[in-house]
Amino acid sequence: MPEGHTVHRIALDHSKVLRGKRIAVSSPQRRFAADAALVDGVRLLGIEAYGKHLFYSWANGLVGHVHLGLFGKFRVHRGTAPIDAPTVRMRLAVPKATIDLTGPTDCAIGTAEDRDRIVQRLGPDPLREDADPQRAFESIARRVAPIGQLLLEQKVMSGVGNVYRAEALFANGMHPNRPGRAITPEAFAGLWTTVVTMLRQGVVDDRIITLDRDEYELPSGRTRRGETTYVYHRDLCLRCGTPILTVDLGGRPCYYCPVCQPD
DNA sequence: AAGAATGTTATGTA
DNA sequence: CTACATAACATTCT
Repeated sequence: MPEGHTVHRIALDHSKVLRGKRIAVSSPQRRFAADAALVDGVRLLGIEAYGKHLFYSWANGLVGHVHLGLFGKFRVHRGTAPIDAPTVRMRLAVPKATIDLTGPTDCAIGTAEDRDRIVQRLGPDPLREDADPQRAFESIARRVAPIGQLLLEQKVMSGVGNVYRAEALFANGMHPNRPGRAITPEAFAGLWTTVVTMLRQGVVDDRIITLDRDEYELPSGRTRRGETTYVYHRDLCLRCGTPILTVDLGGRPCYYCPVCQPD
């Protein structure tokens, strides 16, 4: 274990807070969950997500903060953990299972104030009951920046990500380059509803599938990237067959169909 | 085996 | 203070 990489022992159910990030299961069993847990002898009170930030509240008042970033991953091991785990940043363990966290952008122990500071700088999270969509609309409506860029900005709204931004814009027939200030309240309402629906579906599926299930059968067996979306990472639009284009927005490619999403 | 990738923030410039 | 671009960081897979 490298210096400074403290290992914490806790247990939890992550399935509701990972937003399309899948837990890699190292054994045939699908998922691990636990009701109660200990953190170095301290009870885990709960896990909460704001956007893609995960917070672990412990009975000693401290709050763990994890952000998976691009590479962060939880691996579930049934039974005892592998001994050799030099890159593990957090270990979640109970007698029958171990979940190891590797590669996160953030993994730290802090206070409730540290958590509040992070939450304060985030826009409304479409997955949360307490989200106020009006806040997001107001920050969009006074910007000229393209909506495709704004959807990735955490202070506009939090937790959307590159797949859902492309798929939500597609579902609303909205070109990613449309300026924020050109988004009407009605158009925003549709977009917000789509994002909420898609993210909730992701929680149910524990992966990202944006296909309308009345229209498309779920892909069976192993699916590759670009098989569970309409435009994201596709060569051709699933709906109309037009070649998919990308535009760089927020430093990342935004996939869109020029026919289904006219200017 | 270089390069891409389901993310975000800090920092510099205008 | 706002807006925008770029760099930085994490790791695995093809």
